Amino acid sequence: MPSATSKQSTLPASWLLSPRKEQRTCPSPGRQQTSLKSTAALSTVSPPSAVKSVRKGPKKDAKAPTPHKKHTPLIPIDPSKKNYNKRITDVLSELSKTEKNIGNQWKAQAYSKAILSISAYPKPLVSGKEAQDLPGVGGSIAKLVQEIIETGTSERVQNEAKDERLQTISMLMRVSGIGPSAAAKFYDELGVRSISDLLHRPLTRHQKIGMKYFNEFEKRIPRAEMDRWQAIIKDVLEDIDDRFVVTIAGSYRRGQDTCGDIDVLLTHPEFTTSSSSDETPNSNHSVLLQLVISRLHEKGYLTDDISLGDVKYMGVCKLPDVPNTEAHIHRRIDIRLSPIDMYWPAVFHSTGSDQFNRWIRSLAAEQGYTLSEYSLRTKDKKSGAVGTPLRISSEEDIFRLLGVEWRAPEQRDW
DNA sequence: AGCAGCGTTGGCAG
DNA sequence: CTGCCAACGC
DNA sequence: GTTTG
Ligand SMILES: O=c1ccn([C@H]2C[C@H](O)[C@@H](COP(=O)(O)OP(=O)(O)OP(=O)(O)O)O2)c(=O)[nH]1
Ligand SMILES: [Mg+2]
Repeated sequence: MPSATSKQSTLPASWLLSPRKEQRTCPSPGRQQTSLKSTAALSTVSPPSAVKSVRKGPKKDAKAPTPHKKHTPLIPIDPSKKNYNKRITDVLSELSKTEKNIGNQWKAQAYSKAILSISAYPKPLVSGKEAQDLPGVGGSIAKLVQEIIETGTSERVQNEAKDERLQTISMLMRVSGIGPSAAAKFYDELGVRSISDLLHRPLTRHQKIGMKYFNEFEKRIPRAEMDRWQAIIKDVLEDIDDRFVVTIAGSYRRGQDTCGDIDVLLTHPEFTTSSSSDETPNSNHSVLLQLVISRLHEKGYLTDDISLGDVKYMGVCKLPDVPNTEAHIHRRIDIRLSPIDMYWPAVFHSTGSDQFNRWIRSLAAEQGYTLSEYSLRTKDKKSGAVGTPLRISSEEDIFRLLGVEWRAPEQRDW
């Protein structure tokens, strides 16, 4: 059902390809509040039919003799297994969170890494020493593990729980758009002591939205609702051009029962890395993504825009209200536009998890490659010089080139 | 010393 | 305004 | 905080 909205010129889908380089996106600066691109009414296109549906992971057959190397630190874990050391990892999670709140990125990650391998350990740990054999667990964490085994907790964690400043900062960081730096500044320089104090402070657009939906954003999205969004988005986009390929990635693609947000990957058969050059797109993106976003707005699905660039949109959506029914919850939605020839690296990236991505990217680096959502390329460890992108025609290609056995998305749920 | 790699926003310097 | 960079997020 | 070179 074609929308009955503004009709104008009817562009053939192929204009998508029209190699237009330059053309800086020009968010007029004079703006005050309304800054994101406004809805430039572009119009519909109605080519063939036959909607492409979501691509699924490829079969994983021909594993072929691969250049197997030894796996890095972390050896892939089976997320479906039981955690025999939850008591321990729960405490370590607190420490990781604290470090993150303080802005100690690396310490926070170090704890997370240790948590990963301790969670995968096949039996209850009985000593810190035993723990230290695990990848990512060094002297400090081993000592903590010992303390946790003996006392059930850690003195440090207990003390941090009593630290008002830390607790407040931790609370403030639950607002989307407030990170360690802003949280500390709010507390130390602006006297903010509660979420409600923020209402009287200058906030960025993102932070305002984070405040507005503070409670709603903390609610998980049931898989059934994710299924609805998948159908809705496909439907809306089909209206623009039925050759759009929509993939809901992230935790949804990894099979999770509930998700934190909706990660949409969008591509189109005719949308390739246009013109020539680079492995980082830029040309026709802009118009296309904006068209998609404005259409979703018109249909009433989007309620707020956090950010909108040429390739990535971050915003808020909500299912249509139904009379005499509880209102639906506002959800965070991310939409990424990818040229078709970069689709596989893009799904791979968007499927995650983030820890899995970090792991496999580290592995790639060790082997003299660099992996991003755009490509897998060789990269000289010394000079940093990168090669031309390798041909990637499936997710399996990425695994194979890195000498890693294929893992279905469900097995990447670290 | 490195820790994955990248997009968008917003502040600041010039 | 452009260019750069920190912050924040995916 | 931990691992690597
Ligand atoms: O630091 C990050 C964060 C995310 N991603 C990728 C992997 C991730 O799966 C995807 C979507 O991010 P999101 O934050 O939505 O994570 P998720 O895996 O979908 O989990 P959640 O259910 O919390 O949304 O983007 C990264 O590569 N690095
Ligand atoms: Mg997600």
